[in-house]
Amino acid sequence: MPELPEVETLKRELSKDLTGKTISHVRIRDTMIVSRQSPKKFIKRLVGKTVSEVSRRGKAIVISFRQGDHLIVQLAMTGQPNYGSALKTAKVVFELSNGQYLNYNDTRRFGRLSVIKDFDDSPFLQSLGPEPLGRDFNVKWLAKALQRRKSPIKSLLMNQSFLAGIGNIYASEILFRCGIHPQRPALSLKDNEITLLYQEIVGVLKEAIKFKGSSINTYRNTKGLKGTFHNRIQVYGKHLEKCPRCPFLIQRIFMAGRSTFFCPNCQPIRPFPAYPSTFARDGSREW
DNA sequence: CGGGGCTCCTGTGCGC
DNA sequence: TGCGCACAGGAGCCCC
Repeated sequence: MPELPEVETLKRELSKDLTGKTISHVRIRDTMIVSRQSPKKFIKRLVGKTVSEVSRRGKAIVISFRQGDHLIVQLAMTGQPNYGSALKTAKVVFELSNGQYLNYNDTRRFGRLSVIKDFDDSPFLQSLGPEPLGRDFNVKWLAKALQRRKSPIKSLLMNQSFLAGIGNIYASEILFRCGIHPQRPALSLKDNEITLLYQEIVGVLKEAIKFKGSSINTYRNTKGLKGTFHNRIQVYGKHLEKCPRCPFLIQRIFMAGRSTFFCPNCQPIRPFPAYPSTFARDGSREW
């Protein structure tokens, strides 16, 4: 369910809620959520620990403790951290020193909580590509990273070991804003398109964070409130609706089993040159 | 190594 | 109303 903007929103809230609090009790109602570790050891490593910092890496929340160790929260599709009173439906409940609770809800049970000593201990964290809103991510890096990549650009944007944090909604939204067809091979992108792609990756994610994420279906913040970026979404889930920029209808196709939304006119599979710079000096087109 | 397909689960919405 | 099917913001594993 949550992608980078939603997880970033949750992280900011959890940082306020949890920093300085000590875990006094842990209750695991569904051991599957902790399946990588034994529930007993999981609890033993957390009780008595004080939260020093809450951070984010890609779509994962990282809760770090003064006494050492980090709690990695992978929300997957329906994971929902909630702060306040204890919830009976929560899969895992953390009681805090101030009498409040951190609940972990997860109807589909795909999410995972794990305690690690160092980031090196987590193959998942190790596998992640750069942060799209971090210093390592820039046009030069992107241009180089797209070289020799034959895979469709949308698949690559969603590949967490390529770039960490973009999921199914934002991949479609970013490519629509760029006018790039989701099935274009990554290596076919021209310099102007790569620059635009960089700008829209950063632009869409920042804007979505500003609006506290998208609550299309089940996403809620730690207080149960919705984000509002879904009001600004242009193509995701809008197949058979009119494109916001032209008279064509938004299409849905499936790529690697995931719904993909785009405008066949604004995002042609054979890109029409968008700018004069794509014309050669003699006036002929590159394509 | 890269990338596609299948799978883990539960809930919801739709057509019949 | 009820049933069956399609589909859902993720990612691990297997396979070529």
